[in-house]
Amino acid sequence: MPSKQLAFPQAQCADCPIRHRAVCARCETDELEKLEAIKYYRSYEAGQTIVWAGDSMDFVASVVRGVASLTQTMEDGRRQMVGLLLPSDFLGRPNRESAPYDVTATTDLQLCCFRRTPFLGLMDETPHIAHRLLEMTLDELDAAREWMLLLGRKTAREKIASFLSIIARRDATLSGYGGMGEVAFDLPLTREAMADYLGLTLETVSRQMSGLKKDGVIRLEGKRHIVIPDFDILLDETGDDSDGGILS
Amino acid sequence: MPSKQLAFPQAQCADCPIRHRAVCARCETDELEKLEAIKYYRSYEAGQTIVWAGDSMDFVASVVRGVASLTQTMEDGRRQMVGLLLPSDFLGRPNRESAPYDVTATTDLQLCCFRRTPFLGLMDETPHIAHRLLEMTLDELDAAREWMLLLGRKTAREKIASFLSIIARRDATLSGYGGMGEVAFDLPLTREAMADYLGLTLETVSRQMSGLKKDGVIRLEGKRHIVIPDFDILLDETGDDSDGGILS
DNA sequence: ATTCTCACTTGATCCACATCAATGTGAGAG
DNA sequence: CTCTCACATTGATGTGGATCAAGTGAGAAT
Repeated sequence: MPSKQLAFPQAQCADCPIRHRAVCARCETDELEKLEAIKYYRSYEAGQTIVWAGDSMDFVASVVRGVASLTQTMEDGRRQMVGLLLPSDFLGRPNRESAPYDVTATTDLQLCCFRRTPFLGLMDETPHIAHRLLEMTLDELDAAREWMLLLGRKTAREKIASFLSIIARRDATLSGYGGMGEVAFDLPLTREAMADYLGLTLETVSRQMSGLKKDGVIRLEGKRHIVIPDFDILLDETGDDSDGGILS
Repeated sequence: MPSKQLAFPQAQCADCPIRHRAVCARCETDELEKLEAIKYYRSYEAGQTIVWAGDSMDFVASVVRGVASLTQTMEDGRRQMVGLLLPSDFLGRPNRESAPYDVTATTDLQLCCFRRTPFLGLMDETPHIAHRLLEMTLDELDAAREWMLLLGRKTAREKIASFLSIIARRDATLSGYGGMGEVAFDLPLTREAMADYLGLTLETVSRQMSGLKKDGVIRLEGKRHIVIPDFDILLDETGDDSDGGILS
């Protein structure tokens, strides 16, 4: 079953705005009320910086709409994205005062924030929130480690293919994907942001996208809208172990 | 203060063998007894594989002596190390049955293991263990992200210098380091393992080590014993932001 | 319409690191 | 003391992606 990776947890923020992956699903009514009390929303425009590395950060948050990215920058300007947060992802450190990296809105973005100190208190009272957070952090660690394999060992083409499959898995209208068939979605990142994600230059990203297009692996409708005629063909380009079943 | 990164948490397993970073320091006597009940030791020889990716893993553990590594392997044999565990580091996932990557002993290794299911139960009863684990996982995530910057954007020479400074910070006899002065330690990895860590080939690792030696940044006494005459000079080679204070 | 701008594409050239191929070395076995 | 084997170094050559440098095209401002 090559589609194993498509079984991705979905956001849980339907009618109740705090029903995100992080805090909830199992929350009792009174816990929800406590969360409501320390909750507020913030919106950002594409390109805006939310916090700079080293700044103090007095909230944790859940992504409601849009995409945020975590990036590290070297003195001479070299940049590497180290985290990509999509809706339902969690942002922040309950027990750390300052942010370890820049947090930027890569698209228009809405966050559901919780004030940090009271949230920390709530975690103590409510073990399942801490457990959920641990689980999410471990998932993020797994993602970071797969990303490390990508950065350290994959070719430019494989990097692009892997990136597209990651975005497709989370972002696409995956209506009825069953191993074949078309998948379509909009890229939430510029070529430059993709380059920062993948450890490439934007020129290389562009060239490889053109290459995949020329070879019929993807279609480009406009600059940002991607159509993948056959997801399995794309997966073959990722270099990933395709005999499935390895992951938990 | 360029030596900020030297303030690394020390192992806490002096006389009590389960006083590792993971579980303890704040444990009450009865909790220690419960831990004792599910605890056992295992030893491995250098090169031995502890678990293969996908295997079930019925324990979590703390590294007592030696070095373990987590590696991901692609179908065609390309390998990337994604975790390096030194004494006091934690290994495993309390609430996951199977290992997501190969775990290998890179030196002779002793683990202090806890049976997974009872450990999970203990976590529920003892919130501070869960908190400690979350904190450690977040630290590991930070380390993974710094590693991503290394893999994606640093030159071979910077990668080597960063690696040496990471190992020195954790492994060296840092008696009285204060910004200058000699630091010495043994490399716990072969050139090949270093290459897997850094996303390079072993030849490039060897060449860059020779380069640093020729430039007087390090001395090589034998193949594995490293002497760093001036740690700050090494830090200048890492490409890291040197004006300090950014990190938490 | 016209120009400006911003994101992207495409081309030509270069170089850091990979690859392929010997050669060196030192610790343990006999 | 010297064989051997695993690990490490060093050299010669090739190449994928970076770098430098023009284009292109679509939408916004004038």
